[in-house]
Amino acid sequence: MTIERKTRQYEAIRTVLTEAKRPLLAQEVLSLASVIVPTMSLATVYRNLKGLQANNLITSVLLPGQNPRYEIKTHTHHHHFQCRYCEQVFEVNLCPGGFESFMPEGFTVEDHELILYGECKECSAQKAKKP
Amino acid sequence: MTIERKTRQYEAIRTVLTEAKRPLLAQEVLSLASVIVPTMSLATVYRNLKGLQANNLITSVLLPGQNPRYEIKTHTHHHHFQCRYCEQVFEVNLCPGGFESFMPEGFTVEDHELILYGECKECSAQKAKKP
DNA sequence: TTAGTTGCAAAAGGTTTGCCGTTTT
DNA sequence: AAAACGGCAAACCTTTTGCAACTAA
Repeated sequence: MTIERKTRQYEAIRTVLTEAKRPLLAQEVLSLASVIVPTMSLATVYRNLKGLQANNLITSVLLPGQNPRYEIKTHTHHHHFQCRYCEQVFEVNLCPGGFESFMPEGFTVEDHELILYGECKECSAQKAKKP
Repeated sequence: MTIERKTRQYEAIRTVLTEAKRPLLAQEVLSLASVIVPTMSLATVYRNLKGLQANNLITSVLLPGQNPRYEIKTHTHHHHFQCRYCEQVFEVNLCPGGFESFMPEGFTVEDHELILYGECKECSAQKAKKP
């Protein structure tokens, strides 16, 4: 399941994920990588996404009820913000922490996921223009 | 899409959700409701879940990368905790809040989702017995 | 009676897999 | 040349839908 060879498809997918400033859907990866390698198929995208994940180069960003997105793995613990209007997902580098105290006796908190929803800067600016 | 008639299937599904102390998967609803109405089909479960949601009687609990669960709608803002071992989901009635300050200028936070993961009381107790 | 609901089976939408020809090493 | 990889189409899994039969009101 790990990737052993650097094919044109692999490089294209890696490049696309590296240059995107945000987590991408498999379909978005296909669209963008197809510009570089026009014969690229969705199956190849999925296989490489899995391989890149096995190689620890990317992580999947899972938002409740939505299809998985993928981003180049970063060192730091972070969360995500999704704009309700353009649906794009952004990184958030702050974390409240201290959730252990939320649970009753006997429960142990080992990890957490926080997702913020709202309006991004761009969509807010656009709305200001045409109200 | 709203529900107009109280069929045996509808009552069974509502009962099952009301008596469950935790959010249920569609499959779990089917299994439990089948005890009451043995001919129940999955399609009926999904249709009633949609109807109950349209009628504002239940809400879906969406955990990243997992199939939707459903719970009777409660008045209060709350979050969820999932046990990594038994995979059951529990309600958490605390919320840190104050996430507005997390985002840069121009972004507005309108809502959020917090999911805790760890070990539940039962699984912890079981492990203690046979270490 | 009759419109809403059910069950079944087929369809949809996203992801995975088998097969075999192609490419990397 | 060998092993890995890519493309295609079929398979999968969960959820949705079309349709004829059923049932609550």
